[in-house]
Amino acid sequence: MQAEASDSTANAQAAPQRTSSRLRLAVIDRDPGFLQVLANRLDSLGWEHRAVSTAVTAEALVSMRLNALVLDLSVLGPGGWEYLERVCARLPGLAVVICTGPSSVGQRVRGLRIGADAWMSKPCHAEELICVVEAAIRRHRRNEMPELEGALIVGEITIRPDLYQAYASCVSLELTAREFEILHLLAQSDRVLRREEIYERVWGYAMAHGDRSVDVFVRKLRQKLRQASPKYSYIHTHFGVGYRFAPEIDGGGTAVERPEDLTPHPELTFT
Amino acid sequence: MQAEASDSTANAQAAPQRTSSRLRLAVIDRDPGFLQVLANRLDSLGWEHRAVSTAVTAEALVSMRLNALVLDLSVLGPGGWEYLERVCARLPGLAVVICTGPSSVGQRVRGLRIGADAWMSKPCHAEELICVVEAAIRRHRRNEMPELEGALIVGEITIRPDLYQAYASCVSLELTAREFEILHLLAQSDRVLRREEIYERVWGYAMAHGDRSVDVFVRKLRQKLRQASPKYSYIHTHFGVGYRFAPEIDGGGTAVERPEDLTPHPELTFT
DNA sequence: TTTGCGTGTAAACAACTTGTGACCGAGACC
DNA sequence: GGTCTCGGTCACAAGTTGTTTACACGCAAA
Repeated sequence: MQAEASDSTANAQAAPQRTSSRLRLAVIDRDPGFLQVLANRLDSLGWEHRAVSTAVTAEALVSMRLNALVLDLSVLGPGGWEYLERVCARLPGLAVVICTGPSSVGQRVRGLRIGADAWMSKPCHAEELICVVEAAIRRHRRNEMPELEGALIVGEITIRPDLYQAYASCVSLELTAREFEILHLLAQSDRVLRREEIYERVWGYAMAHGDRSVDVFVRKLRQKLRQASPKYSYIHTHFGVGYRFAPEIDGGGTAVERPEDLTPHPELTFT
Repeated sequence: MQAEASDSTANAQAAPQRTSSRLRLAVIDRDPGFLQVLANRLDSLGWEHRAVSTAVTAEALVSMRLNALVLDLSVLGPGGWEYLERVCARLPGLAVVICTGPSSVGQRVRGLRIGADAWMSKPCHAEELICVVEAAIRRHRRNEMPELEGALIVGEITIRPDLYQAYASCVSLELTAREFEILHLLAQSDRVLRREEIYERVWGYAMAHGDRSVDVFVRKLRQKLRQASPKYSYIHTHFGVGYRFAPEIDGGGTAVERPEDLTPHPELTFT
């Protein structure tokens, strides 16, 4: 069973270019054993997760920017159905999985009708629960993912994934598809990226030894960035390592402009 | 859908695809009792359904224009996993629910990872199975009732979903059904749509590699749009990516797109 | 400083993507 | 049965992009 899990990544994300951010999950439950096992499994999968022991407002769930919610109805008491209804109505893009103790067909039907995506009965295997959550997320993503991709503002540049294009004060940089993908990737990460890493994430397969494609594209990007936004330098070379993206004012030190303030940082809102 | 209350962006995602509002379900199973009970329940709900006793090709499923598929793996024998994989790959928009006899956690994990949306164990209550299918369909469902959708005015063109036709100053463009569906889809979204995305939304299943149908229809659309509204150009090619709809005055700048459109949309920024 | 290697730059070429017209078969309609 | 419309495929042309190659420049270690 564990072996079967390995090849699952292939179909989980069909497009290798898509920068897959970590999945974010919240669990409303009080069973320490259940939470412990689940947490271990989620950690090893690299998910961001958080357990809460009581109902939190729908607004709070919104601010957590979740992909999925696992919910034990028994911790909510009699108001559980109304709570579920509110959450499903307020967050139609959220994958909601109910994982609770023994239940009747009528209860399960009610939960699913209200808007839950799946119902699992405890005790259950953590691996199976995660698969069910993944299936629910997969379904939601197909419809809602494209719109959730937000614009990125770095220095004077606005990156618009929905238009596959970047702009400097409303003027298009006229990036080609590949140029855009590389810029987008670089701009999303503030650390140094090795060429092999860039190549693999943009092209989708391993870089051949000696391939200079990344260098050439970086040159083209720099040229277009310089022309559109001459005051800044954006892509910095780390000799012998790779490239790092950061808007910096030419001649000066690091950028004065709020680089972190405007850049979305999900981590900050999650914890 | 309970998402009705949300803003217009939800509607923008919806694509005109099926004229029929009845849900279409196929069941691959051989258990007469199970099929009988399920059929009764589906009939009273007004679903179109069909039972088949053996695996049918993915192409045959495509031609059935299904919303959902219920599948007993035991009737497929050892090739069941591969079959499931093929079907899920070919019909990414299809809700697939596996309803089969006793199984191991490993089997359920494998099925869900491959792409099934849910797994139910027999024996099960027909009502619950239907709820699970509904939950799986819920987000896949692409279209609202055509009658409820209002007319869309873009540039000089008026798109009337209720008449399945587009007009330029009260003169019909004489669009065919396919042409209209593609135009409608494009006009509802202001971002770049990849060919695969267009195909999947309009045709209802995955686009084969190298298929040029979308290009050809875009050409026919452009021709009719040009003839009816020569001052504008509507469908723009993003090389290596796909197409984007936006009415622009030929030779001039954008007609509808205002400068603030290039600054991040409110819903696209994370504050 | 010299040397070796990694990087910047530019142009040429190869590969790919898209536009376009013609064509064909299936199904609707008469 | 014949005709027409429509959806879809094919092949070729035109245009754009990605990759390769070659050489110059700059960094770091000896």
